[in-house]
Amino acid sequence: MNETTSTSQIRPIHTCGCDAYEPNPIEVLMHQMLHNGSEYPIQMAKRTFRRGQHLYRPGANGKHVYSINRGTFKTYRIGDDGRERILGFHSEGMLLGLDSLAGRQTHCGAIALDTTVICQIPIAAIMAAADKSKQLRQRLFEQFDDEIDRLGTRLSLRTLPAPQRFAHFILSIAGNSATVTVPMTNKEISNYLNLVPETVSRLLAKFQQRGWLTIEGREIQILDRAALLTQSAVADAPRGHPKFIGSIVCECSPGP
Amino acid sequence: MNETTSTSQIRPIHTCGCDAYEPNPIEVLMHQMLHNGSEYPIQMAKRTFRRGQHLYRPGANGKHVYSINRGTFKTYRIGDDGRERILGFHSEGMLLGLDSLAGRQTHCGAIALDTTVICQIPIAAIMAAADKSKQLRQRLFEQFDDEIDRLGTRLSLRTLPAPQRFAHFILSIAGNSATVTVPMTNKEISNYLNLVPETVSRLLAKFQQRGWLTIEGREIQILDRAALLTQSAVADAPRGHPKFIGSIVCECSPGP
DNA sequence: CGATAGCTTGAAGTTTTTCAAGTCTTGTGG
DNA sequence: CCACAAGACTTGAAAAACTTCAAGCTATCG
Repeated sequence: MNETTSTSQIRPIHTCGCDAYEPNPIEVLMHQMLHNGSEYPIQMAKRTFRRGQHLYRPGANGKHVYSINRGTFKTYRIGDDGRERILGFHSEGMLLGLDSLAGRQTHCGAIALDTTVICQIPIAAIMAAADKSKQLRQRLFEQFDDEIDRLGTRLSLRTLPAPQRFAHFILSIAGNSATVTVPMTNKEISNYLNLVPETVSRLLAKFQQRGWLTIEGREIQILDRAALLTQSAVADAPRGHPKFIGSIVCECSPGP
Repeated sequence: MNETTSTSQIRPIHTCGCDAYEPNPIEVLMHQMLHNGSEYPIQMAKRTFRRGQHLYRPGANGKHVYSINRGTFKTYRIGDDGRERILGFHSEGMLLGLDSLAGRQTHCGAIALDTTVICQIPIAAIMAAADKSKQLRQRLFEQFDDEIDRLGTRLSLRTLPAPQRFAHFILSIAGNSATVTVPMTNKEISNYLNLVPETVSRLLAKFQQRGWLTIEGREIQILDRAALLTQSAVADAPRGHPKFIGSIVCECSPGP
């Protein structure tokens, strides 16, 4: 293990030298409880990882939840065939390791994609704090809810054709900024989108050809967000009212 | 609304006329708290639904969590194109509506696929009980964990070829029994598996031809579970050690 | 018992993958 | 600091996996 454990104790948020980040609500709450003279010995360490290092492995009995302060992680599982399946990418402000909260083995692992900084919160401390704080319990449920929503969204997107999925992906990692540094390889992107690296390469070329974006190394510059948005949504016309399948029809709209 | 609200008050588990079912831990816990003289006015109603009826709709502000006592539901979202995307099938012993627990709108809806009975637990009561019971909190986290695990599994399965996904599906709905009644239509199955109904039909025909199963109406009889299991797993040989992508390699095994 | 939706099956068409062969990058050791 | 090796990326051609289209059959529900 050659990751860095930089600090180990109470410290105000935003003390790290890096840019301000949107801190995760749970991290904030834990910090607050710390300062409000909680009797629990909360040890929130900040740790740094470099590309390729594991934050945790599948099957681990996680003792911490991690709030990402900087950088990007991927979470993955190992399929029956022994190959990695990427479940998601996670960056600043997101929580990792929530699935250890119930005290069971994690089903997935997490690996840093670039240089990352996390705030490590002991599960014991969270649970102890949750015994006291209704607000914390509420936040935890919200975090779980968010996670389930993310997975559900990804599942419901799986059916779109490749160009749509890819355009959607570009926009999602770009957020509102015009340029993004993409920390994942084509292989990782393709795994995530259920494609093959060649297809990702071709799509990137196509989008560039059409003047929707430009690529320089790992930097993508969005030139035509509207076009990408259109591409990401286009399927076929939502003709008529919501379609329910299996003879189960939305009863919202009686015929004219 | 022509669903039936049959009973409305405290009653022991397993009172319904139907077969015994594996009750969900949360339901059991809530029942226990009821009998232990909880001061909360818990109103756990049992309700019956018929095929096509909504348990709840996407965007609803759910006020209950539902424990399925009998029958099967599908959960779904409406995609950007207005079409239904099935997220999962849920039967006896599973909890529905967990995503309302954080007090936000649900992203998905739930529809009965056959005649179903649910036990309806008010969220307010759950939250009040959770304030008191550490055990209940633990169980809730476990339920969330289960849900995340299910979704993650589904995501990591998405990459398999059609016959594999389908064989896996058959086995998963059959459980240990040799015969299953499949409450969903081919259209629903195909939506769930990200296929087209024709493909499902063809695969069913193929499996039957090979003597792996027989079909009579909505009944499937498993004849060769081993063959299905093989079919569900076959991809290509897990040659070598776990493969990590993007130059990120498992450092578990140093060379010989 | 007629109609509506579901199911089946064949043939053609598309999308995406596979295979192959280069080129480009990046990290490492000399 | 350069050279080399390993992996990443690109691009074309061929193939495979599914889907689409079409048409007939079958169940189910009023």
